[in-house]
Amino acid sequence: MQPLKKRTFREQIVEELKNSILNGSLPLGSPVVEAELAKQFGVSRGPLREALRHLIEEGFLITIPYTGTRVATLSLDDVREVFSLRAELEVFAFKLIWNTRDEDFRNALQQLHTDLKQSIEKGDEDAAIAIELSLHSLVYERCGHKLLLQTWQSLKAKLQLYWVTHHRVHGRRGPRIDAHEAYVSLALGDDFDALAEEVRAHILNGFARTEAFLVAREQASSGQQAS
Amino acid sequence: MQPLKKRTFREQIVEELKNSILNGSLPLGSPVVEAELAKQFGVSRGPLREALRHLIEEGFLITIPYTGTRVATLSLDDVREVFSLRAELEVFAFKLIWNTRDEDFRNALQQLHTDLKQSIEKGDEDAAIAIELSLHSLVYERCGHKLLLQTWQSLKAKLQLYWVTHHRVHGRRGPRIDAHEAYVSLALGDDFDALAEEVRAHILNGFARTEAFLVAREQASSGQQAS
DNA sequence: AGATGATCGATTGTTGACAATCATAAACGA
DNA sequence: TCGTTTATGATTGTCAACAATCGATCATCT
Repeated sequence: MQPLKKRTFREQIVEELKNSILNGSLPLGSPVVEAELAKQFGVSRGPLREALRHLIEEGFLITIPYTGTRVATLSLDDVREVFSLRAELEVFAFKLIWNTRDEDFRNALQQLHTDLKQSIEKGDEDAAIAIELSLHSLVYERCGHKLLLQTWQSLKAKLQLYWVTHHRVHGRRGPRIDAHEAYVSLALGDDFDALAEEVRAHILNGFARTEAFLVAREQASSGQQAS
Repeated sequence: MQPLKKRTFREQIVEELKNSILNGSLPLGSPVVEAELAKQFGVSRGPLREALRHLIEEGFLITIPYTGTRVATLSLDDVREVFSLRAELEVFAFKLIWNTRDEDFRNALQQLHTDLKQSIEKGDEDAAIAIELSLHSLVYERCGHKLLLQTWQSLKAKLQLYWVTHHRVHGRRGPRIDAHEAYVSLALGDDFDALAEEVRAHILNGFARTEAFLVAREQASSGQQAS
């Protein structure tokens, strides 16, 4: 049987706004005014404010009292922090699950890897990024540590914000087709230290590629702006 | 100069309620009704609801739509998760700061250690617990990783809830006077691996002592209840 | 008696209006 | 012309009343 849960306005608004930010229809840094949104959703400002508060505490919005609210923007340093913390958490998740990896876990991991490669081959970047997130989420979901999973989900939201910021906007591409070969095979193997090394390398490399890309971009554009 | 920030009702209420929960004047699991609290604070339900939402998302309160809100309670498994995740984060914080530990950091650490031992000698349990938290917070504050600090602060709140739950209520005592000797001396030394080992042992031992204490209690009381 | 349906009080969810504050820019004086 | 002061519009903060929902109690029927 289903839980049959009622959904309050606030919850629906939170979900809608999160989607709008993540798919780009609410551009990063753009102002968000309560009265305007309330009218669009057809509700009063009360529930809408509570939804905004939720997103503010989750880091999606920033607000200045009596002045205004905007969609958050992530600096390169912010993104660096997300990646570095994520590397530690993911190694910890594998440490937790290491001795209880069952067939179900292995199959799910390989299935996601297959799906990921198919999406990349088809050229569907958005699907590839979504599946890559699912693949990395698997270990958090299966490791049996609720608090760790919750922490990861908070980080994941920031990661998605990062993709909207730097990939979609600046034209960066999704993952390479062979990017997860070592990750998956080591995650299925028996050498934990090797996996830990690979997880850290994989995640920090993902950031390094972006950083190099962005720094190069910035130098090019600053050269133009100097004229 | 100070930031001179205005404080909105919501922020003040959040702080007040958090204190009330942490110092025990709002017992764990006790009901919290909006209208009642609003009257006590002399504000309307609007700002009060937003404050409650804040505490709900932070894990201090749990709510059921249209039904009621209560102060949260932590299960032993919840506490175990807090401690285990904390161990990983604290090792990571030391890894970050390891090569940039300066005199200021070392002095602050030793000062807090001295204060901690004095409080324990004086028998001031509450002060000792507060200082112990400050001591462990130091590395997060100095490691230069804002997101890690933020994550730690969220965990710290749950730790404080844990102390209210299991120490104050069940009569457990604060830290031993020599509990941090190895921790501090290794944090000032040059052997990172030894420190990492000690941090994990120190934190997990803190939980193990509590777990043994509680399990023993439970067995005793269940023996009585069975009559 | 047991199960089923209606009633009632309590609590949260929602609303629209009002107040406080801020940023901008226009008006003013030296 | 420059700096200061004073309006003004926009936006968030706050309020009190109303609606929706839930849990328990009581009545009713078989």
